[in-house]
Amino acid sequence: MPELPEVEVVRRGLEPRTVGRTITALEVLDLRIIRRQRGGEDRLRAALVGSTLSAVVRRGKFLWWRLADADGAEAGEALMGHLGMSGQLRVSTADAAVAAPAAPSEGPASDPLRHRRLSLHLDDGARVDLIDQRLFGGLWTSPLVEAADGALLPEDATHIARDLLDSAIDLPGVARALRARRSAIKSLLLNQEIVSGIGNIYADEALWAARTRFDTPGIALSQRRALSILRAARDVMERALEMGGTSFDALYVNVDGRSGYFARSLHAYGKDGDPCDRCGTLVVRVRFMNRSSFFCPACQRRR
DNA sequence: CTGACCCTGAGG
DNA sequence: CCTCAGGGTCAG
Repeated sequence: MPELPEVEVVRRGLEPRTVGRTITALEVLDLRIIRRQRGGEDRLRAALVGSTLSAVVRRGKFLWWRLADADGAEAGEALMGHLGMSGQLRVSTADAAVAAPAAPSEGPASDPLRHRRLSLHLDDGARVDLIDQRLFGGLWTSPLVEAADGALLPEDATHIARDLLDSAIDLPGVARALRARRSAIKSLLLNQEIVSGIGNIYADEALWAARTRFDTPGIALSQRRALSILRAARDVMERALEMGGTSFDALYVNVDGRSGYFARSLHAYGKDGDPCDRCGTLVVRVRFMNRSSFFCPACQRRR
């Protein structure tokens, strides 16, 4: 569930169903999903079992729970999660968790539980499953520290810049940062150390909305245009969030396994060969940084 | 700051 | 067989 809106959909789903709950057990079905855990599975289990999830926080595409001990004292540590390209976090109720104790690698290919890699068991009987076909995602603990921007962040996320839904973001400052670089604007939008949360879909959508070509050098942008690109990115992600995110298939779903509706509102991503919704010219696809970029060759210009 | 790499699966 | 997929990280 990759980009910011999809991750925020997950965060909002996790909040009411996990915050205040205590972890009673940890199941690790594939060690690769915790490869970023220092100390390995034993250390992860020691940190989690008996701990309470006191908050669930997101920055960009990173998500974490704050951990507290049994008496509610903050542990100063976060349980970090990242969904990578194909990760899902799903919560099953007590009943469903008992009814569907699916083992990995069993069942039909259509069954997402085939790719269950890890589960947290909670004290109300619910189960949080990390499902991840490609294993680019992960779950691990990281100490909470005060970052350079003043926020309390897991150490492993201190390099991640504020995202566009963060009320404390300095938009003019980010715009200036974009204009200070020679790289193509799309690669700058995808750089999570400048502004976080934007991925391949919303970068293309933002650039379409701002009528700007993906390969415009950052240094060529006016402050006004840089700001308009950032506002376009924020607006498109806000609208996507309202619609539950972008889903092309069952791989991208909320904690209940349900898809969002934003795919039908896309103007650029995946639209090659379709007429541009603004000017009617056919949208094209090009290879850029080993990924696809979709844009309208007529109304998106290098500026 | 690009490019290879980490993985699995779908589709041509 | 090949290419493609919404991410992050690290080496050159």
